[in-house]
Amino acid sequence: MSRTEKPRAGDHLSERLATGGFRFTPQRRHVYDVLLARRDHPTAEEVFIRSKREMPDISMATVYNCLDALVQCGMVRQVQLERGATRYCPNMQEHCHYYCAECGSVFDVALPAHSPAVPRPRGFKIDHYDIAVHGICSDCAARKKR
Amino acid sequence: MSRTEKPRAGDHLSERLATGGFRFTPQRRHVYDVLLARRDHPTAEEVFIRSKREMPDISMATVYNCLDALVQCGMVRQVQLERGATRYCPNMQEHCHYYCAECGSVFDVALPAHSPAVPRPRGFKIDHYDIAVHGICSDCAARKKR
DNA sequence: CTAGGTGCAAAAGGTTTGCGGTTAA
DNA sequence: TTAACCGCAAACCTTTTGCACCTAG
Repeated sequence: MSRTEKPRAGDHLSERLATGGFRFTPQRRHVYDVLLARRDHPTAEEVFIRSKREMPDISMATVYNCLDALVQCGMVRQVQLERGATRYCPNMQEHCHYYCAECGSVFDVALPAHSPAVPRPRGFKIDHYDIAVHGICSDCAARKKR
Repeated sequence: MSRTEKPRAGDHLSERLATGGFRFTPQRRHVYDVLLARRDHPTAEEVFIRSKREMPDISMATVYNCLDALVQCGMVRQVQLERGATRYCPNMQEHCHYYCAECGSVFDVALPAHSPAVPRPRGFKIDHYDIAVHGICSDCAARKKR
């Protein structure tokens, strides 16, 4: 192995990738670590920039490849909030995304234990659902009041 | 006025545009009518193609301009379901979007009267929220079973 | 050993912008 | 009358693809 692997303690990234039919590579490990380090819902471009700090030769195509593999094996979720770039979120618990239209920040809010539960139309097999709440965050609301 | 206006009966498009500070134009009327005609959540590109049938000189830039105006004055919602093009939905009632990962179709399901209600974190001013349910529609599920 | 992954560069897809002419109010 | 809007074309941003080389299993 040509690079340090630095496997994070608790996660089972290697196993989860294998289960999904994907190989474990240093790039996938690193992209996932980048997402875990700051849970601020970065775009692929932002993940690319952060990844290059420790892995200068990584390419944009590889970042997309890694993100897609992580999404397909259930370690990461895509978050679509507005026209423009997709964001990525490594929080797999049930939660909604609060998006501030003023400053663009996104934060997670866990859903109550017995979650709202969307309607289950006959025949439709639900895989997962995403709740995106749009509005103004408290910081921006305060700033605008003045 | 250089074009037929064909104002639809019930809606108050002209007034709603004016309230939002927008002008009423034949293009905006037509783009909105195109959305109402088939509520299948088309992309801007698809709206452009359909609009050109009756208004051959309309441009893509104008379609985006019209869609944005309609969104800003509360007549249309943007729907972000996957990487790629944004879709547009003229249904302003509370509902969620069911997206079939197999065939790409999207359909609306009204939310129960006393809707799920997302958490309301202190200070965050909610404007609206979007619920997107991903899965396999009944047609595709049946087809795959065989 | 080899299917799958990587890095690079070019292409494709989707959206925005600048500009000269037109029009709703 | 005039700020807003239109159509066109070019620019811009995001994502995908093709290809030669490499590597995890």
